[in-house]
Amino acid sequence: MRPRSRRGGGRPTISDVARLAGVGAITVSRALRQPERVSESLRIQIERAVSELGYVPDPNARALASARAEVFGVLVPSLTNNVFAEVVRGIYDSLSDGPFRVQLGNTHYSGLEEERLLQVFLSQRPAALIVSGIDQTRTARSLLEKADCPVVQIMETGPDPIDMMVGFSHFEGGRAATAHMIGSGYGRIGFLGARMDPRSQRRLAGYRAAMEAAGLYDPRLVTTTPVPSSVSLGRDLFRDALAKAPTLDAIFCNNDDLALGVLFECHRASIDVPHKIGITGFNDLDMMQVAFPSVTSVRTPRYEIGCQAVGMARAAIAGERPEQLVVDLGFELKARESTARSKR
Amino acid sequence: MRPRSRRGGGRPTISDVARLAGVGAITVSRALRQPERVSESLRIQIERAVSELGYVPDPNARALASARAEVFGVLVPSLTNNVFAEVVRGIYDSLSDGPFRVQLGNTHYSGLEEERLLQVFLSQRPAALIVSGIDQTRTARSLLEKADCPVVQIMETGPDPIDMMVGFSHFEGGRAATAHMIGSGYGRIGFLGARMDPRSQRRLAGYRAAMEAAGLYDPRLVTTTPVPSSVSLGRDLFRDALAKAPTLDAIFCNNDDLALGVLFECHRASIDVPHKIGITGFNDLDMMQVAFPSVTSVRTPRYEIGCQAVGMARAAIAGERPEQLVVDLGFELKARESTARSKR
DNA sequence: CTCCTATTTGGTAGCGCTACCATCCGGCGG
DNA sequence: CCGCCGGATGGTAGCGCTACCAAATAGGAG
Repeated sequence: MRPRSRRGGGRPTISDVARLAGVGAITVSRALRQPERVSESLRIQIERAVSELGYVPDPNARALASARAEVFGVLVPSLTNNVFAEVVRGIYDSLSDGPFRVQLGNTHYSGLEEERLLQVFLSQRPAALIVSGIDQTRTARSLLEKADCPVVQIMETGPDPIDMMVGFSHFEGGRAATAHMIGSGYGRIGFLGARMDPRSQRRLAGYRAAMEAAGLYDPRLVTTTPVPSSVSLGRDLFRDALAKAPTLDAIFCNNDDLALGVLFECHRASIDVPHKIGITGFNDLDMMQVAFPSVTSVRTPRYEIGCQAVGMARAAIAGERPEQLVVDLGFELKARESTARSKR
Repeated sequence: MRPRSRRGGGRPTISDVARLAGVGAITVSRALRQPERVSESLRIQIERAVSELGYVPDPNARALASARAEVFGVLVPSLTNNVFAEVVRGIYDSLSDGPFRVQLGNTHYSGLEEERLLQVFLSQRPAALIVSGIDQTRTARSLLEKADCPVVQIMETGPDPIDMMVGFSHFEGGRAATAHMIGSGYGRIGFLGARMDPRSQRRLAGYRAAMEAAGLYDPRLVTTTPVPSSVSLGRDLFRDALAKAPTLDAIFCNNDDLALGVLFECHRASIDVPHKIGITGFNDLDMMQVAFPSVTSVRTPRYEIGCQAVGMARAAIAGERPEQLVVDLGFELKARESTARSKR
């Protein structure tokens, strides 16, 4: 017969606050969510009651009653890959000043896993969904199209957004990196690719386009593997590439981890960088500019993508759908010592 | 007059399933949560109805009704630091086969932020809490002690667990690394530390203990900064250290990022590693064994800590509190070329 | 002064699920 | 044959909050 202690463990509820403040429960609810719709005197009274009781709203009850959870569902293919870690950090930082929570899902680069997680996330009626890439399975895409919340596809831009997009062109990034090396006087430029997810594929396509445009493309220059990327893999792939194409004079790496592996292997084998071999990475991690020689890389706006995605989703939630539904944040080629073949 | 479409957007509910299966709603609920308590015939009938309707339980309603959310609250000081990224990955992987979701909070190494997030997390009545470190503020500790769910402190072990602990001794890690370098013939061993969170402090204490035991301790050998760690910071701190103590013959770095920065700076300044300067890192990222020369480091069980923490919490939730409330997963010193002063 | 609108406040009825108990049934001992 | 027991099933009453509407009040036009 002590209904209070039966389930909730004695935490104060909105009615406790209402009683203490001498108002109706619904007014407390309003004062918390839309303070401007409540007179100042009541608002102050309610605020006092809230802090006196240490009241914290129950998000579950809120979600149930309003059929809408204050949750951003975020799907990324990896949690440890620095690129996605930065994106996620941007998302968390941008969301930290509001009521929204984050629900993070790791798809492990699997479309099926993405579908499964999407189902789970959707069951909570999230406020918004942020998904990685533009290559969702048919099922996933249909789930996202039917979701009655803003959806932001991140990392890439493309022609057919489900709703909104923030990213940059991996194809152009790959092309720019390759063109830079061609412009620096390299001719036998290899491509090293790990994982080979869709974004890696497009970087490879950009590489190929640049090589073909210069009449330099040769399939033997391309070395890829579905194995996840790592520094040690960079070393191994480089050895393979060199065995396959001994005349190699430069390497464009899918990402900076591989590039670092190549750099170390060059040190170990006393291969002169940049004169014997030029190296370009992708993403421009902090370490690339510190490396010796410093490594050319394509700086990608990872953190910014996370922030921008949140910004667009929040605008859409607030009913102010952004003018630009597809935002290309671009990239920046950072030319460094590792491709400075001709001494300036 | 269409209650279905009023709020829920038409998703099937447990009563829809019950109606289709010709049973009571509560039986469906039981069939989903404790299948063994329902006769097989009904169970099969219910399963069919569930898949026919595509029913997915609403976790918010569940949490509200049972006063318990199937959520693990996880607090880490950083999302991009590879160490915590690995821990988080272990947590997600270990949790992926059950009903539990993860709620991740980034404390940014701030005790106040940790308190705030704890409040938010607690408002959801999580199934378990995983927090980083053992240096919670008084308030945070008291919140955790009052939380009516299992609590696991991770990364470190210590004498006074709130509930459970999984980690290893950073003091011993620091001491082992330093002792290894002393044993390799280095005498003027510097310490480089960034961020200097409590775990870094304890690694430094381990370093100091080893140095003092060998009669080698000299405060001028220690260079620390509260600035967050990075490869470029490693380079900068190394320059400072060298300016302050030119006779330096080895460096123990707080973590591998710093060590990599030191290594690159040695390359750039043509300082011979390991003969002129020995280098030891901490954590043993993949790249350390690929580096040239390969870098000695202390391998820490990051992923395993995440898995073990989840395992212990799940056991506690199931009512089988582990025998060992404090688990020390240890570390492993990986001696490599960067400290191989005397050629073997 | 009345009527009407705009604004502030409150009551009621759920949101979808589960805790708690009641009920039912078959099988068993007396 | 009755009563009792244990396991399976169901009904009821919320969990804490908000959508929806009603009511009350204030303010302005006529």
